[in-house]
Amino acid sequence: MSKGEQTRKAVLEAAVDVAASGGLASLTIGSLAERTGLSKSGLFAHFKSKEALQMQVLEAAAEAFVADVIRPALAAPRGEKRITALFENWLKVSREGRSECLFTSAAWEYDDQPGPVRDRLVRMYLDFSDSMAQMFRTGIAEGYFAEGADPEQFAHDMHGVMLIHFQAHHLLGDAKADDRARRAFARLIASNR
Amino acid sequence: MSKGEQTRKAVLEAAVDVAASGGLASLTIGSLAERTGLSKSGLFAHFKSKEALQMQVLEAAAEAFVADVIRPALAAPRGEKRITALFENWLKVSREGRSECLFTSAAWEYDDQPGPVRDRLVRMYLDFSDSMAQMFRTGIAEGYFAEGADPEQFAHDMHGVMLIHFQAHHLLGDAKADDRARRAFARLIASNR
DNA sequence: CAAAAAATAGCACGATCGTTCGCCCTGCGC
DNA sequence: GCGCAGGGCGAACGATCGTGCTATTTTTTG
Repeated sequence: MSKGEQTRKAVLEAAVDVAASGGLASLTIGSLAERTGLSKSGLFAHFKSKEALQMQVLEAAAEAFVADVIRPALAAPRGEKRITALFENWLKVSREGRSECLFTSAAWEYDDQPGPVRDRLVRMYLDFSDSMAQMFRTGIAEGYFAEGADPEQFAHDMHGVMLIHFQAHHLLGDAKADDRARRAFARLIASNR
Repeated sequence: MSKGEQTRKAVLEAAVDVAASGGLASLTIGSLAERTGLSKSGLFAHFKSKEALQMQVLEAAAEAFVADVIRPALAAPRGEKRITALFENWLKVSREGRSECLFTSAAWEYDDQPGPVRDRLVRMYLDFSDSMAQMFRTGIAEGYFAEGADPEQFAHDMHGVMLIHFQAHHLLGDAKADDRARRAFARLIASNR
């Protein structure tokens, strides 16, 4: 890996951290430069524009999310076990992680601000929803869930459980946030069984 | 109403609109002045600081939310009807309104940025959750919901349904967002009956 | 109608934003 | 040893941010 690529990765790592606490918009070249020990112009040279930086930050966060949440879940046995693994991994990164933070806050920052960042964000959400729905569909085929259950609706509802967990945990600091999320998830599973 | 109060109200109204599409952070004195036809300093004089402006915007949005969502629901008969009315009103403002937008995006903007704005936001969320839980509690007492049901958990879950609806509608532009939200709500009600 | 008070405008400030340009330094092929 | 490419720095730019000052206009009051 060339020197340039090396520092670029390091900068992106720091950028994901910064953007996770404060949103993509709060990611300023100056603060990021100070945090990484580079000069503003030196850092800027790695990304042709701020928008390109935001895009790459999004990409890096997506990779982390796949690595931390989706891939481990795919290692679990098909059906309910896999969905539950996905949920628990998700819960963990929602509590401690950076990527989840970034996606949800970015979703609200860009929800009516057209452009490539928003487009990429939408595609990521749709892809992830498809992954969730597909896991659920497999669960139906294997007999874990009801025949008539709606995979897209399940993905939608599960996403809602995660959103409110995130809010309860980060905004409200609710100590029972994990417990509440697990109850909601259990109810969701039960009503689809 | 004095002239000052009059323009202050007008400015706040515009400010809620601006903040609803772009977040509280995107609310700048300059753009707001241009939008209202005032000068920057003239507008600024009405609010001693930007933080005070944000607070008053929050307060104005809360008033609108109570007037559009909560108060009409309280006019409905106790129990399931009232909760359903709350849900439908909420759905409507989530689709068209400004206040809901503002709260949810502000929640993610300030979720790890301490200060009076965040504190006020948290208190608003807690108050609203209490209102929801109380409506549900009344529903239990009147025999509409199960004796052992958990009002706080219900408020939590219902909030999750609204969050994902908001995302589906505004970020993804999902035409089926309302339908999905209603299904999720129906499932939530059914499993608490 | 005059005087007091409030509302608004004009201007300037320091800070910070994203971005550009020119120069230095370091390492590598010839 | 020399030249060259690329990584990085420093300074500067125009714009915009929030926020003070000082007038000036408008409203309220006696």
